[in-house]
Amino acid sequence: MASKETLAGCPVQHALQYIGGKWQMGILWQLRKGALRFNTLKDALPNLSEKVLTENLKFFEEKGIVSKQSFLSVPPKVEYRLTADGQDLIPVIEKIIHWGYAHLQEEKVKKDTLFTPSVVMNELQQEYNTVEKAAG
Amino acid sequence: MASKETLAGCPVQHALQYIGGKWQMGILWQLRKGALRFNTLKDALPNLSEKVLTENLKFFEEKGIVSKQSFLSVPPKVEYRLTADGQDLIPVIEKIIHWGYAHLQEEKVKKDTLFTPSVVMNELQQEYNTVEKAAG
DNA sequence: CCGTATCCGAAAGGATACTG
DNA sequence: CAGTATCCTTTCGGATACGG
Repeated sequence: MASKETLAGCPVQHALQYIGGKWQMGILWQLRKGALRFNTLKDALPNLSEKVLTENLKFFEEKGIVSKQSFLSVPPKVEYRLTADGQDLIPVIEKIIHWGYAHLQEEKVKKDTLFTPSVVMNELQQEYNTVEKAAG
Repeated sequence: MASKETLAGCPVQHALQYIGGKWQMGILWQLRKGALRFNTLKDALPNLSEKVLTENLKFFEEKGIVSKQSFLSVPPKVEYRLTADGQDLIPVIEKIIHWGYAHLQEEKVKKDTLFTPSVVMNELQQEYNTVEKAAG
């Protein structure tokens, strides 16, 4: 998550900073409904290491996509939520999910292979079904 | 462009294969209006090396996103065009460009820095203006 | 509970030279 | 013109251990 700052004048490169990473859309998608704690987020995205999650959250926070609220209690409690800018990304992600899902099914048919959804981001996929129904 | 095959069951990861790369959206965007030759594509995307362009085109071709037509002439001529599946990606890319552009301008205002659009993918940005007008 | 610090391997992307 | 082949650098993401 170091230098995604290149080619700053291009809207595509700019957007890729936020959605191009392996876990970025997954994280944002989890946060779409409201605040989540660090470990909740971690548990929702299996295979995602703490380090990478921290890096991503820090990056999002610096960029104003996500805001962080710390409760100085014992045990500590930290909540992350989307900012308004972050919320704007959700419809974009929905579009991407929509395409990805449609062409996933296509490949399934084309190659006649078994459809074995990865456990990872499985919830994302389930949530997508809702989106699809809503969109018609 | 080697192993983008992981997490095959997730629609997001699936879509990222095609739009997550540094130049992928740029290439697809260039092809949105019709067939282009290898060098035309190359010239349209400065800073993109031949190797990377070749890799991307080969990947897209294998995945059925782009089709390739070779004219056995001297000098050689090869044309690349989007397949129907590839065309489906254009609206998705438009959404992404739209978000990227909006938040690029936002940052510009927030940070009060000079807006110096990168030459890279400059045309993409210009074309975006058309898209924006059309979309309202 | 919520991270940080350190180290590591894989892989994406780039530079350059060469070929049918 | 349209690529290949080779080498090299960067950086992304993962494992593990430790700290406030």
